[in-house]
Amino acid sequence: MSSTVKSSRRRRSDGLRTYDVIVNAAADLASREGLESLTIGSLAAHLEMSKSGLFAHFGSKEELQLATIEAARKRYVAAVLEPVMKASPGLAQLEVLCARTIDYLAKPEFPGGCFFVTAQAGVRAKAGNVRDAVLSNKNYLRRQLVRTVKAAQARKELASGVDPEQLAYQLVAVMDAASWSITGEHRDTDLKHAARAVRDILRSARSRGR
Amino acid sequence: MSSTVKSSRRRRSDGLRTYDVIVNAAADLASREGLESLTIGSLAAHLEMSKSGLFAHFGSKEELQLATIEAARKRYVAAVLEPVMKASPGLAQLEVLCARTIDYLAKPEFPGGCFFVTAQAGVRAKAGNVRDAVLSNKNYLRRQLVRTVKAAQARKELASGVDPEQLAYQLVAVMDAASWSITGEHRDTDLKHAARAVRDILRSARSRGR
DNA sequence: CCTACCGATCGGTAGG
DNA sequence: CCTACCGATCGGTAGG
Repeated sequence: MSSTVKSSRRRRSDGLRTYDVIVNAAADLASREGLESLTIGSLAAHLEMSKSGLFAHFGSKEELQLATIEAARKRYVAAVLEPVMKASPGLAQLEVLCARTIDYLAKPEFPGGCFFVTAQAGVRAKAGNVRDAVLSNKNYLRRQLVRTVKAAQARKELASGVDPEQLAYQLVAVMDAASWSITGEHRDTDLKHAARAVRDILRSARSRGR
Repeated sequence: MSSTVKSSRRRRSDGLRTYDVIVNAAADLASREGLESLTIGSLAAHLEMSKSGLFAHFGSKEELQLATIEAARKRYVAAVLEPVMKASPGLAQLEVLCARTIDYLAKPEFPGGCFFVTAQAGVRAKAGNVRDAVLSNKNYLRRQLVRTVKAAQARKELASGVDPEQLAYQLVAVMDAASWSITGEHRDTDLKHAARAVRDILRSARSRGR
């Protein structure tokens, strides 16, 4: 793309490029309805653009989906992972990681809960680049929890008998369940259930092996 | 429908009526890909029928979806709830309910995990009869867990300080997470994580308030 | 970024 | 249970 094209690109009053407006709107919609039920036509209508005008930014539906995933990843990093990196390694990071994840659901950063929880459901059955990108992002939280649990054990902040994979499974399960509830009637009570479950699970992991 | 039409209906060699073949195939497919991505054309092709021949059994896509939900409900009742009703009320029923649910995932009764877990994700955003039917079935397990926990507390089999809603939330979360894993690479380890999580959660609820 | 299209597939109908 | 259709919408293209 030439610099002439770049410099002539119109800017929105909020300073966001059209491209960013599109992918962030797509991420919001996909967090509610799933990545696979996003259609170019309905997204264009939502943004009051022509289908082909929107399409021209991406070249294929798969590229639109991959760009949407990348936009969602950046928002997840800013809302959850950057605050975690400011905490000290070990148990403090583990607690911040869970607290930030629940806040990210409660805020809500995405209107349908965690983008990657919703997206995983829709792409699970269809092999391809979109599924791979969603799953590698979705699995990041769990792998990071395992690493952080091991760091906390090395610092004697968690009992050595705790199985890091088991603990991570259980923490992810209670937080993902809250993501599914976020658009439902039990939204507020389930956010409290998730926060209390995290607290109970971590308390148990501090005091004894599991 | 006249009895003449009924008696002339051909039977399959396995004794199942075409209607039952259709709705059970639809339930299997929907457990993997979601109720909303079921199309009449792809289901007909899978069953080697014409679209309109299949369609004639239902009259609308919504009726096909509702009939599929009902077929899945019957399979869930036979696999999980009937064994539970044979156990004694209270803690025994609570343990059987969790054990049967995990076996129902592991068997697997549906190739994509629990039909209602997968279906809930796809119908969450679209109000209507289909969403209502899926959610009321999906919520049944949780309500039943709450009732059974209360019965176990009344019999002094679980600590009275346990919050039944909190316990049910946590049990459903760890079992639903295994359902999402059932088509993935962590299938077997996550089934073990779910079973162990159930055991730890129930052990904790037996010995102390949460 | 637009209008005007393309073939394929969607849910559904007519008629048998 | 079938063939032959219908209008609407899908992802995508041509051309500007």
